[in-house]
Amino acid sequence: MRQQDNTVPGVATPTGTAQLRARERRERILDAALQVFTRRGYRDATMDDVATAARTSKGGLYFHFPGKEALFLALLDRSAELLLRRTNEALAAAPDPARKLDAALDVILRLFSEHRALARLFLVEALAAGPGIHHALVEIRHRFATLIASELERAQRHGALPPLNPHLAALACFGAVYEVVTQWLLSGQPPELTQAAPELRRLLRRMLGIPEPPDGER
Amino acid sequence: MRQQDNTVPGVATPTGTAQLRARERRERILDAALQVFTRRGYRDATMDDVATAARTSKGGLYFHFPGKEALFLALLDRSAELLLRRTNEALAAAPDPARKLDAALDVILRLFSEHRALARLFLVEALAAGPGIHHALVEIRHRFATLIASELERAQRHGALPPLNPHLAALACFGAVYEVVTQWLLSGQPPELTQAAPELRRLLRRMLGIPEPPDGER
Amino acid sequence: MRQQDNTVPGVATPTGTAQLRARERRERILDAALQVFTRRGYRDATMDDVATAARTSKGGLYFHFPGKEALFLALLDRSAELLLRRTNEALAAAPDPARKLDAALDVILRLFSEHRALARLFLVEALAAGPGIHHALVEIRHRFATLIASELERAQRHGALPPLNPHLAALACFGAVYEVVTQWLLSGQPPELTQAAPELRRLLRRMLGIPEPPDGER
Amino acid sequence: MRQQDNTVPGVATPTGTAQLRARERRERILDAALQVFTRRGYRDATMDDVATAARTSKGGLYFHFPGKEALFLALLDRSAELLLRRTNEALAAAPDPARKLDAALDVILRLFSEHRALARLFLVEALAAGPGIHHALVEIRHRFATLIASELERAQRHGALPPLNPHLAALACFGAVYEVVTQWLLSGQPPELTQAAPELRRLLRRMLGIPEPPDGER
DNA sequence: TATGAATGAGAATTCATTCAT
DNA sequence: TATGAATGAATTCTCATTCAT
Repeated sequence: MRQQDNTVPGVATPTGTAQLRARERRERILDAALQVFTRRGYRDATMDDVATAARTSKGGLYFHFPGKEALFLALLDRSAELLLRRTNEALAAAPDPARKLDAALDVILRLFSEHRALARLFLVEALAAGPGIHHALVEIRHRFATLIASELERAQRHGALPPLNPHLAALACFGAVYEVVTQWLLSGQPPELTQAAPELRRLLRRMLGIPEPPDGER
Repeated sequence: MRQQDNTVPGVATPTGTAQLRARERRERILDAALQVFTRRGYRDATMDDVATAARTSKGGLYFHFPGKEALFLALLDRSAELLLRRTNEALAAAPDPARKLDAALDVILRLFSEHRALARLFLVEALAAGPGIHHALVEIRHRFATLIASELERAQRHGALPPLNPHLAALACFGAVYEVVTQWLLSGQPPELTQAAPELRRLLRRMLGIPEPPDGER
Repeated sequence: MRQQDNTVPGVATPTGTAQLRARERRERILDAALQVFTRRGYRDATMDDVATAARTSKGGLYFHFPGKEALFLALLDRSAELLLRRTNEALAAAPDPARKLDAALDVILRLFSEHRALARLFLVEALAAGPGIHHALVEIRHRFATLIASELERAQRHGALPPLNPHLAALACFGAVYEVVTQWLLSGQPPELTQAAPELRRLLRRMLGIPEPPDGER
Repeated sequence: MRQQDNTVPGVATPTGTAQLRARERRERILDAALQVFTRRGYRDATMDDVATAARTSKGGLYFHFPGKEALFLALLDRSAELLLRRTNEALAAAPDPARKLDAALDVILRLFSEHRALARLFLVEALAAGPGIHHALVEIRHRFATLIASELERAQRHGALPPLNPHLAALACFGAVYEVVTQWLLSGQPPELTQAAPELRRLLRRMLGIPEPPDGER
């Protein structure tokens, strides 16, 4: 029987430790999958590779995930959750639009820089994984764009921004960022992704009509 | 025996008709490959599909191209050539930075809009085709970025632009465009890609520090 | 994932039955391969043929053996082991050089006569299997020659033989035998391979300088 | 129309030079085939390889030979003719059985030593070329064995040899030789094939019952 | 006669998925 | 739950052979 989220509220689960262990293994599989998918590429990664990397068997994989695509999807979802949460936190903590942009850019570049695999997952392998994944990718990118767009709208209402289409501006924003990251992934330029941050920040500020900070700041 | 491009200049080829037909067939294969790769995706496109679409045999495919990856590569190269040439022409015909930007954006969006397959080839399938292709993709994007960057540099020398890193700005520019195109490809939004042109133009102008045209223009 | 021989000595294998069945299947595949390779010839034998003959699937074949050549190699090894063991036993049981020669010749001719496939495997298909196999074939023939040569050396030390190069004499010995077997394989002459035994024995005895037995014997 | 030996006696061939050139090309193809078949092995040699080596086209090959097997067959025949002629000449020139044996052994070893490809053709590739060739190989070996056997018979009639089955003895003779040559081909031992000649001669003499020459000779 | 583009039947091999234990 | 042996459909690629020019 496949594992489903069939915990019935009010019914004590008799095998608490077993469930815990199952969740641990699930996580271990996802960790392994991230490494394998990004190292070998979705196409060339085999379920065997993932099983070996997760120190389990092929059967074990199929107990936790119904198939290769579903495994990739779960991985994509988990990673998107992380990305969105971090970005959200950064945005919430910053006081004004200029700092929000700085903070979000910082979080994204730092996360991708430190977890190259994550970057590759979103910017390369999600496209490589074929039509079955594209739908999910669209949704994730949409959630991300909406997050940015809502911040832009708020800033607009406060008169801090010139008139612009928030959704398209959001797309353009992380399009610019993604391209820089993609180049870094594929060609290794610049050697340190974060080197691109200052100039990128300046470009995005200008694009969004956020005034440059006075000389004293930063 | 594989076909080699051993035409010696100045020596009349005794089998002119045969060579002509071979070249035609080669083009037909590339045309078919574009359709098949973008419809089915690189991964799911089979050499059989391509052969059928090109109204030739599998063996014929392998006579002209040594393998699936090489076929994709040839297709990518041919398409990049077209893209670069069109962009170049547009840039050369426009008199000043503002119009150059407009013209280039116009050409790209129109080309991708009219040849959705071309867009898909560059923005999706080239990533799906695996590591073997990525190297070529990097080179093509580099040529493109260099083209834009050199225009930005020239404009800078003429004092028409604020100080900025031309190469990074170029990346950011077509990153913004690519993202809009990618969303359109994957989600169908907006229904007509060219609808995004005016707003996108405004964003890029601001990013590059090109002043808005007076109301009368456009 | 390919099957590895990772049985750890002293650790009870939890899946004893499964492993047993796997080993049985492996043997069944080798048996089938012997028949198919010798009936059809290495070149014309397809993995499909072998799979069908072994009542398994192509995938099953590839689980147990990494490829066609490796399958042939495994078969060659298993068969060589049998041949060497039988010859060894025959040599050990015979008391003196003359009887050792008789016994070895007897074993070889009888084995090949009864298992025509085995003969074909060594004398024909191993050459047909291509350069990748030749190395293994050389080693097997070397082991065989060494076995014979060591007996010749021992006999020499006992003064039972004239001076001769043991290794070359061994080669010549089973060269003579192999040629007779090869003719039998390819042309069907003589109808019964063992018919050639008496004359062949006489020739080899003379070549090695072993005196003819008195009339009463045999 | 395929080329046949349709020269009608008494009818002057109008295209004498053309025929001459055709024969030359045929020979060039056979020379190339010998190299290619023995270097790559029958299985891995492609018609393209042969065509390239013969500085002609695939179509050219098929004009002169109806197929791959036929080409190999023609090559085998031509080479066998050479081998038989040389052996015959050597046998005819030698005055007595002992010298005939020496001379034949000498010719064979020298020819194979100098034309390794020839050796490989007969001892390896002819077996590797599959069932279609085996029939021809049997015939060639039979002709060879018959040649030797007739010499043995003659010597027997002259009382120079002990009673033995001439045909089987012939087989054993060149079986012994072939084995030494095969080892040399496959393993490179001994470095110089002719090094094995003296010992081999001694073994064969003993096998055939030809007395050792007095000390002064050789 | 020669050429080389084209054909197409097959071959080996891969791998996601299943399932008995 | 876990394992890993087994499946078989699908895919890439090869190459002897043909034939229009």
